[in-house]
Amino acid sequence: MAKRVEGRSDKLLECAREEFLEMGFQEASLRVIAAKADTSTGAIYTRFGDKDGLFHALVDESMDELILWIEKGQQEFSLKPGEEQKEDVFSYKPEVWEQLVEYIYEHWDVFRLLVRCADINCYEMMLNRLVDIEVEYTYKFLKSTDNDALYNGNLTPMLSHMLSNAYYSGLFEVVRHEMTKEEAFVYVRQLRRFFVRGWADLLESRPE
Amino acid sequence: MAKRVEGRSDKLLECAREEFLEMGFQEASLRVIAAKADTSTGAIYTRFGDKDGLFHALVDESMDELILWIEKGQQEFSLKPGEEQKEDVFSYKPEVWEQLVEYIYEHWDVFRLLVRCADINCYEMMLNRLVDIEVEYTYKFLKSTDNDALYNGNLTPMLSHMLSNAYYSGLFEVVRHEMTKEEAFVYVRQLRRFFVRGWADLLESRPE
Amino acid sequence: MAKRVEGRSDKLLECAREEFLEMGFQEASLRVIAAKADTSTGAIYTRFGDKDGLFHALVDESMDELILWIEKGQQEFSLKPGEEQKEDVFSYKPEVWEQLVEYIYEHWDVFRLLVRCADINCYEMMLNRLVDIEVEYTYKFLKSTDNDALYNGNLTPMLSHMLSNAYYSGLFEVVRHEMTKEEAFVYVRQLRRFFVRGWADLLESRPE
Amino acid sequence: MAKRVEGRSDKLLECAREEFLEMGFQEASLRVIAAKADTSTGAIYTRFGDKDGLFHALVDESMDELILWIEKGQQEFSLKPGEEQKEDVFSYKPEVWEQLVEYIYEHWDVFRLLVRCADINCYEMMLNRLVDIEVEYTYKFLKSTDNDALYNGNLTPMLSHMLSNAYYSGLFEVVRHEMTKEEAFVYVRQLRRFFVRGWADLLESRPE
DNA sequence: GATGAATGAGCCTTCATTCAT
DNA sequence: TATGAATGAAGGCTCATTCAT
Repeated sequence: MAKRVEGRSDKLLECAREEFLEMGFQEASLRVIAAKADTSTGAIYTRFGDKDGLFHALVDESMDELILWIEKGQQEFSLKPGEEQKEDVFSYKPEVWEQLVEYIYEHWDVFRLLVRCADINCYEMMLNRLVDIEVEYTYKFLKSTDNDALYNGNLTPMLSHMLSNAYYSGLFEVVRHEMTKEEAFVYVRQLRRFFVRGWADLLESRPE
Repeated sequence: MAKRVEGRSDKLLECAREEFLEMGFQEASLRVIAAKADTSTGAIYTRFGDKDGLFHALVDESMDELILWIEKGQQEFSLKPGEEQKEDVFSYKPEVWEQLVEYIYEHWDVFRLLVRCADINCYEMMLNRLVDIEVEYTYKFLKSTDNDALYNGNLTPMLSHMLSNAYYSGLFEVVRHEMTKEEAFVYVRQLRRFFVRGWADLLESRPE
Repeated sequence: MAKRVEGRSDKLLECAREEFLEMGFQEASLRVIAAKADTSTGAIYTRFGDKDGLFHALVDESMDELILWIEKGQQEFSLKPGEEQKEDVFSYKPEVWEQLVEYIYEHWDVFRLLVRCADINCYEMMLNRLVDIEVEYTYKFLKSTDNDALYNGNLTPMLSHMLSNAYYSGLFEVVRHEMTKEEAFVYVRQLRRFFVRGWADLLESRPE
Repeated sequence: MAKRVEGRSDKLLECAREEFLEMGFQEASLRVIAAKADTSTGAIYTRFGDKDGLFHALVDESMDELILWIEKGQQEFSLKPGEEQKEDVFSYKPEVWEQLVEYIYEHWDVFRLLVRCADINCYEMMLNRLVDIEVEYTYKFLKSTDNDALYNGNLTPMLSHMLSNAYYSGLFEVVRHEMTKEEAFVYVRQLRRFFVRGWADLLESRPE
């Protein structure tokens, strides 16, 4: 529904972003947004359909791009030989994590909107998209590496889901706590290490 | 652990609980609550101050009790000799975790309110109380066991905070996903194992 | 839902009446009504539930009274011997018609509201209440007087309904055209005569 | 009678008809109409002026044609000798009534629009056009037949107007109740008989 | 302490209509 | 002539909170 006005920055979107960031989705007022943007509430409806549409116009593009990028990365990773996959995962190669953090800071407002200011359903939907991909490729990884964690009970789908969720939730703490980029890099390196070791242990140990 | 469920005797609180559970904090209507309880909106204000006060009346007692119980446990734990502490932590003794899960299911409505139906600030406040205690006693544990993770950079306050947060967030998935108690026990055992190993690795390894 | 404030005239109802009379139900604005009455739109909802409730508060009491009066009259009439009924009907006794007209002029605003300013469903509902009674007692009259019009096909339920409808519609022309009371009396006498003769012919003739 | 149904060739009119029929005049939305017709709201304004204009475009042609047909019939009738007029009227010749009903069913949508979906003023305007003709030719009929009902008080202009109104209102019950054509013929025959006898009595009797 | 009517700002949304393109 | 985004007023209605009773 959103009609991107290509080059010029759209005042209405700008003001909506500000209002949503300041007030959160529910408390944000379309009247205030329209007034700030020197336009009418009606214009919001012509351009974005409704309040939800306006919010998504601020957020969807970046999220879709992120999802695509993640899927592409996972896709490529999953085509490597199993041994190489293992090595990559457990050697703490920081590239992917760091690129993700970079992406977040390049789209800071978008992530602030999603993490702190979105309708709860909207946030959870986006989180679930990420988690689903993560879970899907976790399974592919297990298969590629002949890991039987799913069969010996070390890993259940629920735990798999929960750990992926915890991973992204942990990552988004960066946004929730408004860390500086420097803080974020330190924090995420630690977070990664914690998770990698947790996973390593989970996948390599005998069942309890 | 006492099992007194606060407000059980009070129709107004009962109806408020129902409405908050069904509608969430923001969408819940004081008029509807008062009507359901055969009383007036004014009564809510004389007795609970405002909407927030009403919500807290449903939730605070159980949370305070939980906090107290957790603090007492941590207190007692911290008085043990360092060696014993280490052993307890890393031997996966399930008692505390399981008692926590029991507590959640005994106060199911309270946790549903907090995790799914609260104003976001209220949830985060409660989470922070738990996290702060966890962090505080983590530091005491490090001291008791002469661990230098804080000084060698393996653990930063931020990571410490984040991991405690992830622990409780992970725990509350049980509520968020409305698991059965049986599902919860399986899930939490896996979660515990993941975290314990993560911590062990973090605290015992050399810095990266 | 309407809470009659017994003795004193209610400013809100007064202003609502004015607005509905001037603008009609659909075009009337609750905001304007509240403003005229020096009160808030919310007050309308506390007292009358919604726009419909406000309208009905202006109209229902008088209509219920009228319905009761009509039913009582029909009831009494139906208990007379058949011969007497026939004579009454066909002798043009004007009392009932005239009392009805008097009633309309005593509740002029109510009828103006219903006939000219009501939501169409509301008007039709009221009309149907009147028509249903009329039809019901028409059938009783036929039975009392051993008239077989319903069986010989001179009168169908549809025609019966339509004629009763036409009768009341004709009567309400008095309101629609804002006749003076004097005009109304002349007009209604003629109308009555037309209908009485039509009915007489219908009921007494052979089927076509 | 020509059977051209105006606007049939035009998608915009087609969609407008649908929307007006479904929603009624007031509730119909020009935006919806334009969207359904794959055109713009602006197009409605360039072609039909405004919402009213659009409605009239659906309705006027058929109504004008009907009016013309009625006037022509009345005109021809009024040129007959008085005696013949009398005979025609009171012998229940069904031709005219039946042709009218046929016309209604040939232009069903137009009449549904006017009777059930029009702005009230629009319906009344159309009704008044019919009534005025009827009244005008009633007077001519009285003159042609040397009837003194207007002078002896049996018939006033108001009653004349009202009876014509009741006639058409009664006729349009056919549309209001969405009768089948078969039902309509039965009903209208009865209606006609009722009115003819009423008129006969009115015009031939002594004043009361 | 309880009541519940009143408050009045605020909500999202829809509308017929206009006008620059 | 057609477009369709913009207008801007208005819509009914709900809300947490207050306060005279």
